[in-house]
Amino acid sequence: MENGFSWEQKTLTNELIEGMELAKQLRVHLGTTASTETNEALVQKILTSYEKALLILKWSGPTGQTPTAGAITAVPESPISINGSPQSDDLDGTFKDNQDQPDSSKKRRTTPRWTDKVRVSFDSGLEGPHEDGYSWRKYGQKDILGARYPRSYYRCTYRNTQNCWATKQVQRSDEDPTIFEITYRGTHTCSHGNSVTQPASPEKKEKKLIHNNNNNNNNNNNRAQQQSQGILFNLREGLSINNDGLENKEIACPFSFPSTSYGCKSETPCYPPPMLDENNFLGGFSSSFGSHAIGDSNYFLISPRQMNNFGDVHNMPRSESDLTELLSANNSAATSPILNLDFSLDAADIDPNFPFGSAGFSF
DNA sequence: GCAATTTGACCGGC
DNA sequence: GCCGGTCAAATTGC
Repeated sequence: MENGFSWEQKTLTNELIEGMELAKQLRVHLGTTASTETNEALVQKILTSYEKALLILKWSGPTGQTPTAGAITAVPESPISINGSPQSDDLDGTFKDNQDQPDSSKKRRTTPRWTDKVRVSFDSGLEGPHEDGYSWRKYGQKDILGARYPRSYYRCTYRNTQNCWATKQVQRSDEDPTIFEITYRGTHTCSHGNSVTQPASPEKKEKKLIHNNNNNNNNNNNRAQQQSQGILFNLREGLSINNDGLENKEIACPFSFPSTSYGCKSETPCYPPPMLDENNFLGGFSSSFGSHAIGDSNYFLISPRQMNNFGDVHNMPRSESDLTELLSANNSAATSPILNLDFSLDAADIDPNFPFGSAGFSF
């Protein structure tokens, strides 16, 4: 993706150059009688500039991973968000426990859990929650007392092969059928997370929709890079059109995605392994970009137009959703220059492993 | 034939 | 005893 390359690189370069220029000015000012206010203003600008640069870097995701839509959206795979805290408060304090116990018993596991909310536009043709970047297999569905819609249960496809015990529950909102509450439990330990495969989608429709893409899922791992690159491209595109899309309708894409998509290890779907990668990434984005938080969940919005764009990209299975998420995240930050990075970036948010030169993110 | 989904039954927590 | 979560056989689709 040359475009992606130039875009990212240019922005990053500009920010770094600006920061340097400002630093020079500051030095000059320090040597004169410039007011402290002026100096402080310069310092602030410098910091802002570097924050933006770091954010861009962060976008590329953790080591060798490109930012997946999911990541950006905020798939809370890991209890650890960029902020170092669980994505959602839903983390019912069960964090305590040491993770998913592959205890095959039916006992309730006290694993960390958090919730995301995703709004899906029916117009877009999607009726279920979006993918979050992992590969899920549905293992049950149940009518929940007081709930209008049944709850679906998913577990990582690689549960048996890689002993990955991450699970998620998808519950359609009673109040707003277009909103899906996705509760994640446990972290992905599989090596398929973040990648690009398509997770099993909760709703049949969705399933069918992505089926074309998914069908190749197992064979699509190789497309991860391609998709990642495509994501950047789409991100840019989304940024350029987002306003117009938002004017009409909004589609929230939380998911999922978690996410993960872009960062994970090599191949396909499963969520990012131990949540860190993707989660950090996701979490960082969701919070940093000011995604709309609804209660304990992360809520993202995306324009239908963007969604449609995804639908047109047949060769980008997972990335479609990921992109959606990515874009949605962008939308929320639509007011910033680059991405409206008007927020402060904590040092903790910076991913030291940023894979600038990673395959999926080659510049 | 394989993989994923569906669905009734089972189990454990509250 | 109720309810949520999971299992596993049956079913479906590719």
